[in-house]
Amino acid sequence: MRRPTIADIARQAGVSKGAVSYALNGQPGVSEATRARILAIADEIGWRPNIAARALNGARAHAVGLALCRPARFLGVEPFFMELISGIEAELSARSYALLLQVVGDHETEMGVYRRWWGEGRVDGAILVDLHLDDPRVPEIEEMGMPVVVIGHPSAAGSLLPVWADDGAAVRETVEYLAALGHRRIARVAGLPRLVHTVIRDRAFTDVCAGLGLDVCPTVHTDYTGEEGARATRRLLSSPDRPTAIVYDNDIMAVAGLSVAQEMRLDVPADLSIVAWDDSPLCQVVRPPLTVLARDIPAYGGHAAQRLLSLIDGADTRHLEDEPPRLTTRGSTAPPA
Amino acid sequence: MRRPTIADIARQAGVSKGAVSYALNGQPGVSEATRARILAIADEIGWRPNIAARALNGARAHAVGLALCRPARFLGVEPFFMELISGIEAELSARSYALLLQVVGDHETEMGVYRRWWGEGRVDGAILVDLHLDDPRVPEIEEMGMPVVVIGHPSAAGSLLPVWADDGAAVRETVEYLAALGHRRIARVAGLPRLVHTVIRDRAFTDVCAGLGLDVCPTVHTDYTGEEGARATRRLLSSPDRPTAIVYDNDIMAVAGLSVAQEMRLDVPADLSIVAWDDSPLCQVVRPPLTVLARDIPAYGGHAAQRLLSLIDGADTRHLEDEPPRLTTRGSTAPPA
DNA sequence: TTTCGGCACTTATCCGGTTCAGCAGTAGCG
DNA sequence: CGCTACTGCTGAACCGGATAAGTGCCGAAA
Repeated sequence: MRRPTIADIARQAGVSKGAVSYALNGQPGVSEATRARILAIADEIGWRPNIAARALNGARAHAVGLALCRPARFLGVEPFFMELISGIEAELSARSYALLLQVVGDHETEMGVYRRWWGEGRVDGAILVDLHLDDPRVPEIEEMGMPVVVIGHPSAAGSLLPVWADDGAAVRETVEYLAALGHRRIARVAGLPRLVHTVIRDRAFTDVCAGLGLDVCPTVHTDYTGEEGARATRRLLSSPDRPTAIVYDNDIMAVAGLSVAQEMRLDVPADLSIVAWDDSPLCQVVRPPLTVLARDIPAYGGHAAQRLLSLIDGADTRHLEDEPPRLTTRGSTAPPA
Repeated sequence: MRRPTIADIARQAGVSKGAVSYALNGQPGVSEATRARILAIADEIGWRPNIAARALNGARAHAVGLALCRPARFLGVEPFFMELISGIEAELSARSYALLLQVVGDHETEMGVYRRWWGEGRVDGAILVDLHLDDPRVPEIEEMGMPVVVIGHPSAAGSLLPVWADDGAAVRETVEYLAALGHRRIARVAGLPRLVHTVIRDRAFTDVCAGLGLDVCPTVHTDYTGEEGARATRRLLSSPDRPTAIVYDNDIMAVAGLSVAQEMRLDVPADLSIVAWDDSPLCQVVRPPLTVLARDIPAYGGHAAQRLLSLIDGADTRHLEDEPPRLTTRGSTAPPA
């Protein structure tokens, strides 16, 4: 009932452990006949390499880590992470790497997790998400020496390898499109203000609005939840010079905003245009379907995983700029009435 | 720069490796003074146990596996898995267990993943989800001898340890409530017909409808996506004796159904009552907010993780019946017009 | 015929912990 | 005083595989 080891194979094949090791790893040192015999026996008795024993010899752990720092109730909200994970996964499993996942409550715990994983030799590297301004995690990880890919803008990644998309360009495209439709008062319901990508989107939004000479372009920060999205929308739509278009930082807030608008007897898109960030089935089932900034999130995760594996292999890797989100117009945007 | 080992500690403390091992593991065999000295040195030089070395001695891998068999695009759809995972996580991390996650495309690959994880000593156990009728995974895992907790009904779990909730009771409660409101024609938009929990809900639905002497109670099976939910709803609402209430098997289909109803100029809840399975922020941001069958999914995952850890520890564990989903009424249900 | 080279394999060591047998030193006890 | 029992520690084996060094053998070249 015990797991078979190379010693078992060696005994059956009538050779030494060393020969078996050479044979199983495709290394020179055994004849082809012996190699074939050993492989056949290994296959027959169902031998699997014990990764612990391999790792002990300084080999790879063949796993990478991802610690998500989000309260549990926010996690389910956005499809983003699940899609990102499945993209990471696809790439990792193709190379027989495993993904170690942990959901934590705060960044200190997150760093503790990374420290433990790295210290215990559980992972060969990790993926860092949700960069903050002046994120203390970056210098700490640099000091640890663990290979890490950062999903976020290079400006905040320090010496870590960034994988990113140009959110600023997406914001510009969106605002220019809305302005071309005739909108002069555009608002933005943004996410957490300290996240780097929020800052980048904020700045791009302000810049492009100023460049186009638009009247008012308020930005309201939220925590990404539907409730806050609804509240922000209600406040914006209640103001005297209410916007004719609102750009949301995720899909759940956009849907909440849509409901608020309909509650207030505003017609979407006649009275209010809505744009959501990240496409999801959700955006297509509501009426009207939402115009979105769509990105291929699984591909994004896949690229991050690829980069990380290259980094672990010591390959020469430079930062990767992914495609910016594409504006996909649906029924929720139109010229203002 | 090398990771410190117990040999380093032993040298510094002037004792043997064995003594250090005893001290660090809280085992008898060293004096309190020596133990304190060793712990201080370990802490000072930043020693971490190498799990590979520990695992080699037959110790635990301190990780459990979860292979999700879903196409990537369906994964993000439902918050269910993300919430389940965060619940599992919370329990695991409290006991310093890691979660190995893999997203696979089909059940054969899934079994391959489990086989590899178990064979390589990567995990101490696993969690199995999405049970099918006559699921071949159950006997295969039984044969492997890996500790596994099944999230699903005991009838399909074989000798594996099930963690489940009584979906049938929830269906009964819902239908009885709708019937009490005066509904005579209730429909159900269900999920994949081969999943065990779908079958259980199907049967309960048919039984309670028959018991209440309701006129028609069609069940339409789907793949859980918004599109299919919309299509099913459209078909149901187009039939001559269209239902006055529809119960959906998840939230995304319920929202899609709501949109379809509104598109067809039906008032919810006056013309059509809607009940969704599983609460999510989504159900609360749409208008009207949806009446739902709510369950504490993170807790559900947490219980599964607890059971699994007990099972791994060889504790005496019996199957756990969790609380059934609670019917939470909101604006989408009312007496028929 | 000797010598050298290389093939095919064995032997031994190592990785970082755990664990068991053994061994001083000391305290307890009759 | 001698015997036992216990404390506190040491030394070595062991887990499963990788790998460097060593060995025996055969064929080819000198």
